[in-house]
Amino acid sequence: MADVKPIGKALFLREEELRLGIELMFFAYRDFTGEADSILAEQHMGRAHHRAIYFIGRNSGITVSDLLTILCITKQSLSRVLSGLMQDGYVFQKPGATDRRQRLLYLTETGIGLESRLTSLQGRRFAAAYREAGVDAVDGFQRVLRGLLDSDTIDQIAQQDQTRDI
Amino acid sequence: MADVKPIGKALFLREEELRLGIELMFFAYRDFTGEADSILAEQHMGRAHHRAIYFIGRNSGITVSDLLTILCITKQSLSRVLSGLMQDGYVFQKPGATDRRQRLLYLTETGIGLESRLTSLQGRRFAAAYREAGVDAVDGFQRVLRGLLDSDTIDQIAQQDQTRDI
DNA sequence: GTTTTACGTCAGCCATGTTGACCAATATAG
DNA sequence: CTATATTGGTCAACATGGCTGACGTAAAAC
Repeated sequence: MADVKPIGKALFLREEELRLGIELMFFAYRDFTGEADSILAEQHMGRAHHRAIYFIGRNSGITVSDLLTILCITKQSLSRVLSGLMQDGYVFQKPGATDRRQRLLYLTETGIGLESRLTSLQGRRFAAAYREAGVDAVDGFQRVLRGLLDSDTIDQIAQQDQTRDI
Repeated sequence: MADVKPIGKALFLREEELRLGIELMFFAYRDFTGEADSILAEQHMGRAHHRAIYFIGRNSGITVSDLLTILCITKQSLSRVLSGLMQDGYVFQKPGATDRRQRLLYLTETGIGLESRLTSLQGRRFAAAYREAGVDAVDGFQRVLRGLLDSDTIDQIAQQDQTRDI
């Protein structure tokens, strides 16, 4: 922070606290994803495959363009990953009922199996962290993370939740 | 979670809560890093440069091997980034006083400037999130993130803090 | 004096992001 | 019905940032 010098103790703590947040995000994200990465590597997959599998599992029958909106990557990047997943039997597609241009994406049994394995692994890590930290901490954790989001992302998550509730 | 079926309400909420955590981590990390990425792109740098600059700034005079330990990448990957940063005048090195094989890394004025810009940007995002969420939430946030860390990482952070306090 | 340590470097591979251009099928508005 | 917009795929080319393996060099440590 260029404008915050460590003169008063309050200010010093403020900068330290912000840096701690930045660093915790870096380390926690790395460790949190690293565990799944090793399973994925066995299947000759990367994090991009994981993200696709996760969000297809979470939003069964999602269209390609909705998945693109969630992932914020180009359709060329996604296409490469998706064709791999379909070829290897983790994902299949059905044409949309009302709009037949759409290819609705679903996990196969194999895909569901892999998704479960990965999510259960990451879920266990979260469950342990939640247990250690306590219920109130979990609430705070979620509130701060929501505060870090771009407003577009907030809208997107809200919309996604709505879709799932139907 | 393969073993947690949405039969009882408590179990259902548990799985939803874990998935919410997983998703919030993904979205928050993406949005949190994305802002800095655009500044870095202007300077023809990537996230790898950012990480190096951040941790050199944070641990002025750090050795290459200690930086490697923090970043968990190979020396070849780091070397590519570091030589770029030195060539472009963001980082310089001094031989270690006691062990002259070591190359202690420091930010130049330019490097300090860029680090400030980036950290201040990310710090503002955190400050806003902290303000919205409240003091108790911040504590919970940090506790949960710590709980997500690998034990090696915890040791590492502790050691790093100690070094800085000297 | 030999071995270990702390670097550097070259060569090449892979995953995953990017842009730009172009094509096909279908939906929708005029 | 026709024109346009939307959904999605595809090819080519490129950058970044991981990786491995191999090899070199200077200095510390035994």
